[in-house]
Amino acid sequence: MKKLQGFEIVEDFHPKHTLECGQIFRFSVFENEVYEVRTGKVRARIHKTPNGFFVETVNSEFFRKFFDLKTDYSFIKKELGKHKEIATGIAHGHGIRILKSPLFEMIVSFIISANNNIKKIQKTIEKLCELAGEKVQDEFGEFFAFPTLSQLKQLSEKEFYGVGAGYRSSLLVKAIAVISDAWLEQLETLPTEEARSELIKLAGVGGKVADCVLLFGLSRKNVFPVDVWVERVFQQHYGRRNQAILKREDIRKFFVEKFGDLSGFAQQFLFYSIREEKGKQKPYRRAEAN
DNA sequence: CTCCAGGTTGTGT
DNA sequence: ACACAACATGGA
Repeated sequence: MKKLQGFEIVEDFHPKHTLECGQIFRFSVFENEVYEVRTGKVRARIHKTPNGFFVETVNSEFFRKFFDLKTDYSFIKKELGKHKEIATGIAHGHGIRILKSPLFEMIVSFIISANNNIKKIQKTIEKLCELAGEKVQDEFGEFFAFPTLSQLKQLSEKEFYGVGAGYRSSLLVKAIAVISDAWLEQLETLPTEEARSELIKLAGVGGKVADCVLLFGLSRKNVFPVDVWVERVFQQHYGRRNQAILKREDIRKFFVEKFGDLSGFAQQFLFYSIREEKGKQKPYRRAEAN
């Protein structure tokens, strides 16, 4: 049989955990737990092997960077494992890697993510690709690329509504209108804090969305996105003693100070394990009067 | 029918 | 500065 193009990963990599921890929205699961991940205008499929996983792609060079293969995760696990609350996350989410996704795609994706659920975010982004993205022929067949900046600049607010972006549509139009290629390039070179304040200038981008873009689109590991889930787990693990309920900005500072340059990894382990727990829970109902 | 989702924005104190 | 309602939409 034909030899597949691609490469194998044998250490610290699990496609399910990496793709389902909310850092990317364009992926699918096929039979036998084969995963497909799409990013920009390329994609790869991931198969289980006796020793690890095989990444099937004609763009090996790109996907090695995408999966952050140069980073030594054993060191990170060792360091973060010292913190009990993260240790359980590492166990549940072993093989999580922080992806390096295209910057512009992350900005648009995480504006859509605000006050939204992951299923819906995925659907909206997929529809956006079908509406405005280039139809690509590759080794697996046909699919739609994520739209380029100039492609999205041509969309109206109405068209964003049409793909299910809801009230974020006007924000998307405003944000995309002011983004330029030069601005995106410059962002790559700026220090984390400066890049963050640049991002926050965009409509629809606040602290949390900016942190996600920094982490997943700019590979800045010294950020800690605080969302509703992290907020809850903070109150559970740390908030008991401090009677004051901390605001998100303070929770963020707390974690960044605690985990430093490993903040991004810690956050992903934490986020994945919270949502795993939630999935196991029975659907709850409110206490009934009796 | 009500509540929630990887929050941000605009308004009022 | 801080609090808080409003914002589309679909699933539970």
